[in-house]
Amino acid sequence: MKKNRQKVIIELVKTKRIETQEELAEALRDQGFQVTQATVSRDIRNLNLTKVSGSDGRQHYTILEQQENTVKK
Amino acid sequence: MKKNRQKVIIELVKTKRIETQEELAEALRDQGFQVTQATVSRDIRNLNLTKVSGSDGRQHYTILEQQENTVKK
DNA sequence: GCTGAATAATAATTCAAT
DNA sequence: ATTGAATTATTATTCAGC
Repeated sequence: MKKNRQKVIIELVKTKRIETQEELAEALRDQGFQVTQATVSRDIRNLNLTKVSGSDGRQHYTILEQQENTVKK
Repeated sequence: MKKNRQKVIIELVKTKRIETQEELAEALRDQGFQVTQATVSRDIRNLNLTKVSGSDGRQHYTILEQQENTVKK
C-alpha cells in the first residue's frame, strides 16, 4: 500500500544519500516495492521531500519541515 | 554583481509565488538583471532554495533553513 | 570566477488502466 | 484513488567565452 511505501521512503531518505528519483525507485525495488519514477515523484510531493544542495555541491533529497511564511491557500 | 542579484532573488521568492526557474529569471529581468535559467539554477543552488509542494499541490520555490541530520561532508 | 547557449539529466504530468 | 508508460516540462551541467 501507499502508506507503507512512503514510510520506507522516509527511512531511505534519512539513511541513504538519494540523489535522484530513479535512485529512490531502485532502492524501493530492493525493499520489495515495485515502483516507477512517476510514482516516486508523486510520493515525494506528498511527503514534502526536496532536493537540497549540500554545501559541497552534491544534491540529495531530504525531508522538509514545514516552514512557510507566505499563505498557502 | 552576483551578490546583488541573489539578494533580489530572495526578496522575489519571499514575495511572489515563483514556480519555475524561468519564471524567476523573468522576474529578475523585470528588476533589471539580465539572467538566464542557467544562472538562476546556480543561484538557487547557492542560496539553498528549493521547490516545495504546498498542500494544495502547487509547487514553488522557498528558502530552505538548514536542517540536516545526516552528515554533510 | 561568472555567465549563456546548448544539451543532458531529471522530474512532473497526462492519459489510460486498474 | 493509485499506478506505469510515455511524454513534456523543468533543471543541472558542459563547454566556450569573457
